[in-house]
Amino acid sequence: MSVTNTAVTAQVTGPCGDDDCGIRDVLDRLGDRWSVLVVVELAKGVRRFRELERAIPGISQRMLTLTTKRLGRDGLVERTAHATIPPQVEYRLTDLGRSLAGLITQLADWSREHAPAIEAARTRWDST
Amino acid sequence: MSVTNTAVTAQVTGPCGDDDCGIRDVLDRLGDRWSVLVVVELAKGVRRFRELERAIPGISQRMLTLTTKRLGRDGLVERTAHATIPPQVEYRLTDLGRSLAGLITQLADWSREHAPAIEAARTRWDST
DNA sequence: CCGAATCCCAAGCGATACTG
DNA sequence: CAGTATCGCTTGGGATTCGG
Repeated sequence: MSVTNTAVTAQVTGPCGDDDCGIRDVLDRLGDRWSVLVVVELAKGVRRFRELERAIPGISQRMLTLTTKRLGRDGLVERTAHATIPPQVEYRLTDLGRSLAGLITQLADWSREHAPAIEAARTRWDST
Repeated sequence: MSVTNTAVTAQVTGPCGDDDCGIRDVLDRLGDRWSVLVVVELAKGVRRFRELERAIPGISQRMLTLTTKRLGRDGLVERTAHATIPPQVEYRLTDLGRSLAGLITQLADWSREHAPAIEAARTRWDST
């Protein structure tokens, strides 16, 4: 994924001077439709595959698999498979994942707190 | 910021028993590729269209227009057009936008702080 | 129950050209 | 400078099916 342009790489200042800071990394990891929801659900405790699926309405089996795998690769989620019949797989947040969950919770709080203000802004914007 | 703060996330449950909490709203608003970067840049001060474009490497004119428009509609960004020649349009965060920028900054900090840990986790995962 | 594999569509985004 | 309009690709992700 190159940026194609020749001059793009020209100036990329300090940690946050004019550039993107580390935010891009966070977005690449959590910007998809489900990762954050999985982290939030796991913040409540250990969950099995099926439990996650039921707890997150609308997620497909495929996306749950992909999402947990990515989160596992990034070291945010830990997977434990019990060789029972039927199979039983548990997912839990790592310490790393928990530290992130705290921040996400704040974002959720912000969203709930300011939802009315945003709604009002939209209504205002749409009516003009 | 400590990594092992398990107490923080102990009770995320609140109003979101099994459901999506307010996080979905946040994702729908900031989950795209550019919104967060624009907010971060505007957190540094007032910016003109061209300044934003130069400050955010890789963004296209089209996406900058779309993004600022959406953020404007949501009441996070304010637009001020001066009828000069050449035209001059200023963007700045609203109070609402600034309150969000603070949280985003924390996310960026988290990302920078834990980037090595994530990188290590990936290397570990890929090698097994 | 857990998950991999395949098919396929639509949204998101980039590139480019044009207007005021 | 600050947008708008159009086109085409790339990717996310839903539906379905098969395997362990």
